[in-house]
Amino acid sequence: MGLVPPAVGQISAASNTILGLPSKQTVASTGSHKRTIDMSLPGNEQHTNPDHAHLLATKWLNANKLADLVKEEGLVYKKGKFSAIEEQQLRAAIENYQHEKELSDAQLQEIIFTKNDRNRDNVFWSEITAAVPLRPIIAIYHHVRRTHHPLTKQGSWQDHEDVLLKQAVTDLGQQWEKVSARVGRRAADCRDRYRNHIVNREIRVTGPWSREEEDKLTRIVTDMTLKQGKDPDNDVFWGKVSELMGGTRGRQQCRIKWTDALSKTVKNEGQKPRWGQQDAYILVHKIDSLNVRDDTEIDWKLIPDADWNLWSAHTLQRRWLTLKKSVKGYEDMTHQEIMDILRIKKAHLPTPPSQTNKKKKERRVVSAASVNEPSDPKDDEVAGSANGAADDDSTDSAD
DNA sequence: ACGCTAGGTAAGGGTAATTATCATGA
DNA sequence: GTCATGATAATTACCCTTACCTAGCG
Repeated sequence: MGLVPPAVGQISAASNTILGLPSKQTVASTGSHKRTIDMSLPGNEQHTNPDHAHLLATKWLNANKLADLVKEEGLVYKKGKFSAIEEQQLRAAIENYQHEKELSDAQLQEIIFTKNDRNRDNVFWSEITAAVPLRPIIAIYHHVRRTHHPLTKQGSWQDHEDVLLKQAVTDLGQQWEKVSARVGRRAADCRDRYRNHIVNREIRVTGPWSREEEDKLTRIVTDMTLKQGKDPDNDVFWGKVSELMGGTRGRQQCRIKWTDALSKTVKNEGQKPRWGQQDAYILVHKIDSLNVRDDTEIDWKLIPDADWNLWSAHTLQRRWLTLKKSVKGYEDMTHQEIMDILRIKKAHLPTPPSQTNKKKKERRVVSAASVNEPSDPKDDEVAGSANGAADDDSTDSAD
């Protein structure tokens, strides 16, 4: 029991298309017109239309209006996680404001958290937004309100907090601000804890997935996406998926299980792909060609491509982290310094080991999905089609 | 009197950090 | 055998955007 055929390695050829990489990052993803801005140029922010910069920093544009402006006026704005550079810009702007107006910490908190006061100092939000290029004021607003909240980042939830939360929701319903006041955690954190851990707690399953569960999840996701012409990497509603799983697995569990494991297996025609040196080589060169100043500026959605498509954006991002950590002293190095080392470290495609016929040790089965996977005669077709030309020998050599 | 917008709150959708366990090769 | 290093899997706190609503201003 528990034996699987040698894993099929990542064998898509390192063709020119793989290394002919986008040197641009998508900035606005709203609407059908994707605008890009060349991130390789230092100070690229200056390319922005000054009128647009003013608009972003002063008008509280909602999603629809932003989409309209992108479409009609070619507005460029930035979405997604704040990079380390943006955090720095924001921190500096807030400090500067506080210093200029000679505000105490308490007064600053007051400005950030006062409600419904039309006489408030609106200059604050505009000014700090202006310091972070391409971000709309509302994004800055939400970000700062979260990061400066006195109840932010309290770590793991204790049992008594869960009890308190459950009771609060029973009494008050999903009015998170009121619940927050009772529990002593931010409203959003209460909501998260509730939906991710309190709901269906009695029937929630943890630990390794059974084969049946994996099959069920695969069926649900493919029904929801592929069978309707949608993208299983992007168009999945995980709350709904969790519901369809009968609530036994939460939305986060389902999502991670799919993106990190099952989706690759589906793409690889039922075979579990294995990360290899060649993949590391491709990844390093892809990231290198982005010419970003810092890895927090990488738009991971742009890294996967059609010729190298087994790995999800999320997986690649985590792969990158592993690669980065393999560089000694990476904590004290700049992105460029790390890249310089990795470029050399991964300068060449791995050469096949001398004993190509050496049988690899069978992998011990961790996931139940791997059990009962007979050595499939269709393997030959697989090698010849989806993954380019590779035979068993080169498969082995990928490691 | 009313349309409009700032902005508060909840919902929807997503990722990062960490831990545990296993695989592999020197 | 054993040690170092990396791969895989799972968990959960934390994050970002959008939807919806309403007070209050012009």
